[in-house]
Amino acid sequence: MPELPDIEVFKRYLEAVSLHKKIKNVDVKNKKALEGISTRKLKENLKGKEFLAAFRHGKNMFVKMDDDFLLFHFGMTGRLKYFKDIEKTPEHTRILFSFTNGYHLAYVSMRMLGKVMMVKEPQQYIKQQKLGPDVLMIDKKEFIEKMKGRRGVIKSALMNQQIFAGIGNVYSDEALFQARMHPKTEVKELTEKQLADLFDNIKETLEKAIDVQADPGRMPSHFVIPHRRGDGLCPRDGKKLEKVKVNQRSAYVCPQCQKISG
DNA sequence: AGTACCACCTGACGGC
DNA sequence: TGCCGTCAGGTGGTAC
Repeated sequence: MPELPDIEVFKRYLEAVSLHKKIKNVDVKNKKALEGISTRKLKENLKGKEFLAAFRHGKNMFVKMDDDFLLFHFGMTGRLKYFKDIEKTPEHTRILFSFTNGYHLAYVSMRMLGKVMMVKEPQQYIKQQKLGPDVLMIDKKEFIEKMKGRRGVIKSALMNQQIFAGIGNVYSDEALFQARMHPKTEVKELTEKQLADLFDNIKETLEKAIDVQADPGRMPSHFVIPHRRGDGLCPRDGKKLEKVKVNQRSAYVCPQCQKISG
């Protein structure tokens, strides 16, 4: 379930449980989860080493090794799980890192839409993928600059990882709901003030989500996230949320409080 | 530059 | 019970 907040939680989890632990073995259970490196090479590369540090860029997590980085992409269904008893290996574990302390870290990915790879230089990878800056690393001014002169609808722009990276389907909906903005609003119709307000709501939404460990059920009641799969009602006015298609993805909108401006 | 459509995958759910 | 379509918090390629 990974967008920026989820990846941030994974990153903190990995830091907490598995930094500086010697890797005893790497078990690639599905080689399609690897990109650009063979199972043999990956094992060769990681055995005897340790995870030294982790950082996140958008929805990507980079883990520093000696002289390169392990890159985790979580797709739509990826996650990490640290555990001891090998019998308790989670279902859909695609890659299993085992440490000399007897514990394991599983890269779990049901739908196999994510990838694990090795990269030499994260900044070069980010550039090559044409990823924009991490959305939590930019300020209001930069946000407005990046939006200016853009065609198309706001939800698509928010989800476009090349403008800035990190926001996906659910959190774009949430930020737009908080800003009382319809996802199909044309970017060019938005005033600077509206963009500034949207930016504030994006930050607030993402930071709150990180606070609650990206657990939708723990989001405060004025957020729409717990309602989209819950009662389906707008937490502000109790109106039924509408499901509309934007960018081939489903967006949840309160027809009452999210109007198309312009 | 944006958008539409398809593909990659697996699983859950509802309708017949 | 079984089959089928649809949908799902992501991303990449192609064509317009």
